[in-house]
Amino acid sequence: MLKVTLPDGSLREYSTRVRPIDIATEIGPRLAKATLAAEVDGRLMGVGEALPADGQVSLRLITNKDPKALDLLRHSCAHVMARAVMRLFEGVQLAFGPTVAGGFYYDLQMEHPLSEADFPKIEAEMAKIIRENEPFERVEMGRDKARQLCLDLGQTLKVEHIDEGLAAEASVSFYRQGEFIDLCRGPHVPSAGAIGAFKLLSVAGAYWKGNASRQQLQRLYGTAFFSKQELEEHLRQVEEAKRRDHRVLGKQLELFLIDPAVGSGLVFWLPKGAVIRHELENFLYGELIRRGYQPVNTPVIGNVHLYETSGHYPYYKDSQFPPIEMADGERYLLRPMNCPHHVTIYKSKPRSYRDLPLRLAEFGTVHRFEQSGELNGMTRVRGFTQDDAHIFCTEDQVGDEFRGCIEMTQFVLKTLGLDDYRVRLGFRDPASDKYVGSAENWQRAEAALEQVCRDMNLPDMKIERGEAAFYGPKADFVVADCIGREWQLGTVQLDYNLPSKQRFALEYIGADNAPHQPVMIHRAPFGSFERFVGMLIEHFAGAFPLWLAPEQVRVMVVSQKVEPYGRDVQRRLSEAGLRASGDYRAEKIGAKIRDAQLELVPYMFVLGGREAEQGKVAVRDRLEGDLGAMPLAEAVEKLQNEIQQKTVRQVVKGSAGLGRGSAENEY
RNA sequence: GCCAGCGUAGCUUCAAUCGGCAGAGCACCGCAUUCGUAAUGCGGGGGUUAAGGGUUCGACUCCCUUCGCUGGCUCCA
Repeated sequence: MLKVTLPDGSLREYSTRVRPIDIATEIGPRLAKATLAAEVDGRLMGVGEALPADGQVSLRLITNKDPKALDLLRHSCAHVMARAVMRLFEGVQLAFGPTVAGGFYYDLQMEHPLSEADFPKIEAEMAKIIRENEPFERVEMGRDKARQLCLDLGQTLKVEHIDEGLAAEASVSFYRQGEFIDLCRGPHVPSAGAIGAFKLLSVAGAYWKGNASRQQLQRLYGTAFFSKQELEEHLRQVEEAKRRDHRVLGKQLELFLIDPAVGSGLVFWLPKGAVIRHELENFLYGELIRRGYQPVNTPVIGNVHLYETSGHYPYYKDSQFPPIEMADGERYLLRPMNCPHHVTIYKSKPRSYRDLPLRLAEFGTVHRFEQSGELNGMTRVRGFTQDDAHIFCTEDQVGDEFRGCIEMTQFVLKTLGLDDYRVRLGFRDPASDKYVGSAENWQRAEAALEQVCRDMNLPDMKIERGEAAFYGPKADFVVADCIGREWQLGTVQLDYNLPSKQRFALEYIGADNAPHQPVMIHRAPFGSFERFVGMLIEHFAGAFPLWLAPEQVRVMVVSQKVEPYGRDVQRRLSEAGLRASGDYRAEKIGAKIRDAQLELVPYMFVLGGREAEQGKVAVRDRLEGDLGAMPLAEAVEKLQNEIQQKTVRQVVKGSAGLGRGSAENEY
């Protein structure tokens, strides 16, 4: 006897073996038709799999309205895609084909190099498979038999997966659809016809099992939806994300420049971009002072010995610019991190417990030789400036200091209208030997970090093993922008190792008049100005809030007769501390307005004979249009208010399906 | 670094049929126009088609090498 509880609380009893589809049919034929899968005690299964013979289960039927249904559909579409590729090309080896945030992929090993030119015929074959609407049949078998089957099919990658990844499983499952059979945990939609709309997106290389020393496979990306409208909406959102690309906007709006003649990944901040950076720097600087940090400035290169002591040189040798070798044999390294320099300041005199916490802050420029394939606009570069600081404190102070870092981060993000973020805790992988420091130090640091995060009740916190820095555990901030894309910005890291005897041997004299070892906290909550501004460009789509806007107001004259008045107004705006420009070209006012709108200037002051006579300005708001004429002083006050409040006026909300919510499927 | 794709004027707006005269729009410069809330008209300058080599009577176009960029993978102190 099996007792089944449904989500509405009703209870059904069965004395014979039933499948979810039988229960759906019993409830109604429409439901049976719409049911794609079932969730039984929280575990997904296909509609045709038998439920237990007795006991009690809770059952939820999954229709296309269910958020989990889309992943199911996409995974099934991945099978359809693999099947189509196998029909079209010889010798295709299947690897893995999971769903991801915006769709799915399948990793394939095959002779023919796939390119977008192949997409139309693959898509046509997929459409044919979907029209045929064959069912996905689940077949379970013992691992030996499964291994033999994969061997017979020539699927050696699957054989390896059965031997290694699935070594603990007594039996495994396959899904068959016509001539196509694939090792797969499932479940799938009942038949291919459920796939309403799909599209192949791109092809890329991907290493087998994510290991760069193993062979490279071809990864074919696609996406699928229940309806064509949903697919089109998704593609529209992807377009929207592209429209905001900071690399394109950065060039159009003259914010920054990267010139191959100088070097890949080296950023030039153009005048307009530099304004944004300086405003942010000033804002952060003020916050740092308010929170008891002391600004310092330190050299951007240093003797290699320093980084050997810290461990950075040996650990990251390959991703640093090689040392500069001097005639006398001395070697200098372009600094890849600021911490050894701040440690040097700490060590420059004896420290008392009364001096702690010591918080040293520097907008520190560092250089790292990132791999060429990693470089990307401003978000991945070879020279960048971190909003760095190092806190030296006693063990008792760790909690408060760490909390202070997070509070400042929260405050700054909120000011910019970025209130959607999550925290990732990167802990050590105990099996790896890439870390420095004793196991006790690590345990202490991890426990302290986790405790503070739990106390602060941080959103969506997740512990990830193996993601720590080599000297300590870290908390990463992952911020979602207004269209839902996630950006990994800065980190806060706890460090019991650099201060240790084996490294820099830091100490302070305690109340007991004995030396003690301080704890270091590394924090760069916004990562770098390059990455942060890159993210902001995309977040605001180039339309910055007034306090950050490179050009805050543009004076434009209706005819050149009022140019003298215009120049006077512009001068008075500059004197009032506003970033003002003027458009005195012999163009019609409509053209000047259009240009200013396209250049995303927040305010336009339109001046004609009337304004000149009355000493007024006609204020045009980029977002709301003509606000009418008002005395200059009133207009200036309005803008100054908005600047002082750091108002974020433009609120765009959406999701490009590019951020969170990636499925954790290992099909 | 690896896989795949791409590289034409300042422009991530792009054209050039089979290998047959490198051409538009925007921007820029000049002249005219002096205009009231998203494009005034006319004219002009601007190119070693990423660089180098090869095939060919002839190369933007085909082949090779290098550089750069894009999408991924790996990495990310």
